[in-house]
Amino acid sequence: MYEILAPSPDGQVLLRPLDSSGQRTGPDTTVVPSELPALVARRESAHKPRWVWRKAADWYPRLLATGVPLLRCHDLTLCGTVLTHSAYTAAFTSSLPDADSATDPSGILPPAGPPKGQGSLFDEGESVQGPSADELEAELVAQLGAISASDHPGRLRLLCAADSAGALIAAEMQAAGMPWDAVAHEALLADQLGPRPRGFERPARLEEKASELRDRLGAPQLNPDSPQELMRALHRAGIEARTTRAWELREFRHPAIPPLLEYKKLARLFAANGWAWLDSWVRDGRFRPEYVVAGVVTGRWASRGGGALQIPKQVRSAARALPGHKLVVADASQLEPRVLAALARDDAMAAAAQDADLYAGIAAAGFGGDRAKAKVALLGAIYGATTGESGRLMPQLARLYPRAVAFVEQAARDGERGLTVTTHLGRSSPPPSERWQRLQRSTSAEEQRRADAASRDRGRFTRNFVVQGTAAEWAECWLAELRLRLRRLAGHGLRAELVYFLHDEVMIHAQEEAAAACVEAVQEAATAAKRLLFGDAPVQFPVSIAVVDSYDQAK
DNA sequence: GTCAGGTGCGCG
DNA sequence: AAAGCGCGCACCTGAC
Repeated sequence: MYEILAPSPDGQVLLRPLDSSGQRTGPDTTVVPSELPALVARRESAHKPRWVWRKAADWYPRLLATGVPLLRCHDLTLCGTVLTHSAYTAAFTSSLPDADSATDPSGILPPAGPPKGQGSLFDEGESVQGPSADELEAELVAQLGAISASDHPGRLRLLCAADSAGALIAAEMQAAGMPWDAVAHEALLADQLGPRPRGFERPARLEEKASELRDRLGAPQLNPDSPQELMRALHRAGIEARTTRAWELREFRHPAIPPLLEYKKLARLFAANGWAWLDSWVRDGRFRPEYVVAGVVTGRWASRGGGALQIPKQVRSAARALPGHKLVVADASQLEPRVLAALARDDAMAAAAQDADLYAGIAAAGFGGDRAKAKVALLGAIYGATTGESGRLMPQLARLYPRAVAFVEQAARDGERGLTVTTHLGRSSPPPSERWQRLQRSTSAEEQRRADAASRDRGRFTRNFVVQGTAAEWAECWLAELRLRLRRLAGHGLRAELVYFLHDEVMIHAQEEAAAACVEAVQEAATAAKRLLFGDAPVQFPVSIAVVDSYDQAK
């Protein structure tokens, strides 16, 4: 059921079949790299092994480029990271070099940069380096043993499977790319910024706003991109702002404020998602960011290049389905509070969450129907708000849902004391830094004050970690279950591919005829994910789904 | 010239 | 320091 894929010393590639406990079940096979795709394709269609590799990036992008999608894998680096830190596994340490550093395996990966044409094939040199098959086999056996001996083998098995599926999906989504209409994007830029500037000057509309701003501040030399210059100019004009943030400037009534806010908005569009962004990141009608599975401490995905997880609403109209296709965009409604209800086994909160609108349900149960209050209170509990309206509402929330509130409070207390906390499936938070621990031992009054502040900061982090991290687990399982269903649809001639994933949101690019089936698949996957994590606990995870032509039409 | 750190703003 | 969590990226700034 397992099949190791590893470089062999002679520059060839070695395949080694193992059973479910990691025992060898047959002889090794060695092939030259150019014959690997055909061999892997044969093994895949024969018995769909779980491919074992150091990391998906070693093999999968190039297998995909030669048209060999795989069903499942065990990514030793991702699983090694989880198991090395998990509180469920007492004393496991991965022997792989980048598995015990919390996240970023940088230094090994090539530096971030625009996508390098679709992966060179195996026979063009650039062979995979790294641990041998023997070393990978030993690591696999150690990981499987650590899981079996852990406090929660089922949960850790699921987490490893989810991260591993994530590794496959990340590569598949990068290969597919999000359909991006560069012409529509350019039209939108021209509309808001003016024609594309030739050299390095500002676009016309941006320059207009800048000179209007200079006039109204009486600062003819001002560079509005310099916070220091801008701050001085604002003060000279009698605007006593403490920062140059847009939300703060909005409070002042002065003729310079409107052009300044417009300048900031347009400057952001120009710098972050302007013509340079299009040139760097959009090729052949696709936006192809690199996804980094579990790149965030909590287990959320990160991305490298192109700001893939921060596509502003402003430009989403350029993400367009091809003719004859639709975008199926789905997001999990109020995922984090629902996860909290399940984690804390707070049946009262789960009951309120039967409502498709969780905040409305909670408002009806205890906030006099005031949805805004219920939302602020709940988010405050998850994020650790202590002051303001949210802090004041906490006692009320604690009376309504003592179990849920006690659960996040416990996570906060643990963090403040320097303990680690752990998600439902077993991802543990990093231990406090050396610096943090030293600060806690300090004695002077001033240092004590700073130590208390650092302690509270860490409490807010661990409080949020358990909820955000478990939500990321639900979302990754949802994504993996969805992928399985889309593969099944493909078997019936309905083509649909995952093209985007953003924490609690997915996008499918589907043939029009497949859209309805995709909607059903998204629903079923959400139900399946809930069952995988929380069994038959009485908590609902509704998803809202839109079938649209462009991303801006969703929501 | 390069680099780290701060600021600001986009997303969930 | 927007009320609180998690990020990536562009740009400016001061240090080297």
